[in-house]
Formats: sequence, structure tokens, C-alpha cells
Amino acid sequence: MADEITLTEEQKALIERLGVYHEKVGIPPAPSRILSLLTISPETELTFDQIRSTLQLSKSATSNALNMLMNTEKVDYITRSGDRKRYFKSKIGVWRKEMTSTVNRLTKAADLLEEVLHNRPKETVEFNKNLENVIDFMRFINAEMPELIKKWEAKQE
Amino acid sequence: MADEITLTEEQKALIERLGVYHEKVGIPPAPSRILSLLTISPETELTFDQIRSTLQLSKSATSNALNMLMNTEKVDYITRSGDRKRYFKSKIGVWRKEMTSTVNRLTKAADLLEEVLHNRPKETVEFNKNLENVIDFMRFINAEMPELIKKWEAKQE
DNA sequence: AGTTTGGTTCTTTATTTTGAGAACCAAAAA
DNA sequence: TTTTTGGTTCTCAAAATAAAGAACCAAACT
Repeated sequence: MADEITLTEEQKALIERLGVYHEKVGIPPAPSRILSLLTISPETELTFDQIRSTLQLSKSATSNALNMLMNTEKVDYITRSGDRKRYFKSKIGVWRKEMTSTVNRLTKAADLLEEVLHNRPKETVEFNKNLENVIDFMRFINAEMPELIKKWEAKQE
Repeated sequence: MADEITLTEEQKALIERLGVYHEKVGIPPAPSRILSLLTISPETELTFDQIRSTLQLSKSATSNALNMLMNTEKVDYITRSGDRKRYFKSKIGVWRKEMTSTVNRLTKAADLLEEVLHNRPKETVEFNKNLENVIDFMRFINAEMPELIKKWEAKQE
């Protein structure tokens, strides 16, 4: 127990800064810090207690945060034979899928806005046109994603 | 006073649904509802008191929410000569700029992640490669935005 | 000068979120 | 079979968020 991992002051500061970034996009404090730790830590696979003690969180906060991060597909764990502990790690590898599904959520908004558009009076011409453009652009971006990824991949020599 | 605008049940339901969507992307309840009202209302320019009474908000909640929405460039107001009231309206027209700056915020994340990358040991090869790819893709998307908008505009005959 | 209008700001309360700590639990180890 | 490990779940308190209501204020009206 209490086998926290050693981090430089710089690394600790980075955890906080990246943590704040995650908070800004809606992830609660404890999950944010864990996600940041798993991004910054020299060791990429950490046990429950390494995470807990390094970040000075309670067991409950650690447990709940890890489960939230696993539910949202941001974290995963591996096991090692003959070892009962789980080794948690960032799912940074699936960023392509994540970006795609983030953009895909835009189409949900587009559907909702389309309902709004259909409900609007035809008289507010400019407003309706803007709304229509937003909707169309959201769908356009979503449709372009695969091609965009392909273009990026081609660029990587 | 109490000159609320008339909305159908469907419109009221749409305000709630769109409001929930806004809440999910981090906008607090009252601003979310106001933004939704300004998107759904047949009249696109509403006074402080029309908003207040239609949504049954207190003056303070209305005032604070409107100021937040104006600070974040989501809402604006116009005035009419000989009329002391302000007429608030959604800034839906600037969606292009908004989308661009949303994507632009990605580069802030990329900068932070690059600091992280530089701090990492070279030994975690796969992790580092993934991190590098995320960073590069974020910047790529940002750089592609203007072209993407151009492509979309061309499509609008 | 006094009143009304169109808000803003301050104070207080209700609700939600966050996290600690203890109790708990199943599987593995002793 | 008892104990330890690796968590999970429950209860409670602290802190942050949200919003109501009243007091307040400057500009315009009377």
C-alpha cells in the first residue's frame, strides 16, 4: 500500500493543468486528474493503489472515477498473470474512433435543430436560413470525417 | 409587464429538449433555456421581460443568464429608436466563426499535450506515438477548417 | 421633484456535486 | 478457516452551483 509513483514537480504541475483542461470539457475533478496522471506518468499502466496514493484520493473517489472513465471508454485495464491487481491505462490509442464519435454527436444536435426549423414560421427568412446552414454544416462535417482521417493518414508518409 | 409570448406545447417541449442539449455541453440551466427560447420563438428578438415571463425566471436569473450569453458571444441585442428596452437575439448568424473558434481551441489542447509528450520517457514508444498522432490530428483538423468551410460553401450552389 | 422603466447587484436558500471514511464483500493467500 | 488484498458501496459532510427575492440604481417620463 501507499506505493505512490514518483513524479517531478513539472509532472505534477502538468497533471493539474491537463486536469483543468479536462474539467473544462465536462469531466469531474477526480476523473480529470486520473486521466491526466495516466497521460503523464512515465509508467503507463498503474494500479488502483498507485493512482489512489499518487493523487491522494480516497478509495471511493478512486473507484468511482475509474469506473466513470471506463464507462466513457477513456480508460481501460489489463491484468498480469499471477497478479490480482488491475493495471489501468489510458485508451489514448482509440483517439480516431473517439474523434469520430464526438463529431457524430453533432448530427444529434442537427436532428434536434431540424425539428426546430420545421416548427419555425417561414417569415423569419434570414434566421431560418442561418439555422438551415448550421444544420447542414454539422452534417457536412460529420460526413467529411472519414475522408479527413484518410487525408491525414496519407500525410503520415 | 408579464407580456410573455405565446408558445405551443410543441414549442415549449422543444425549448426543454434543446435546453437539455445545451446543458450537456456545459451551459447552465437558465442560459440554456434562454438560448433555446431565442432559437425557437417565432419572434426572434425578445425583450428582457418577455424572456423573463415566458420562461418564468426571476429578474436576477434572467439578467445573469443574458449577460453570460452575451459574454460568450451567443446572444446579442438590438435597440429600437424611441424604445428604451433591449431586444435580445441569438447570434446564430456567426456560426461559421463559432465553429472555427471551437476547433481552434483544440490547438490549445494540442499545445498542452505537446508539453506532456516532451516530458515523457522515450521508452514508452507506442504510447508516445499515439500521443503524437492525437496532437498532430488536432492541428490538422484546425488547419483544414478554412478549406472545409470553403468546400461547404461551394456545395451551396 | 417624484415616479416608472429596465434592468443590476446583494443576500439567502435550495439543490447538486464531490469526495472522505467506514463498512462491506468476494477471491486469493496463509 | 482466518486473514489479506483489491476493490465497491453506503452514509455523511463540505463545497460549489443555481436561482429566488428584495434592495438598489440611473435614465426617462410626468
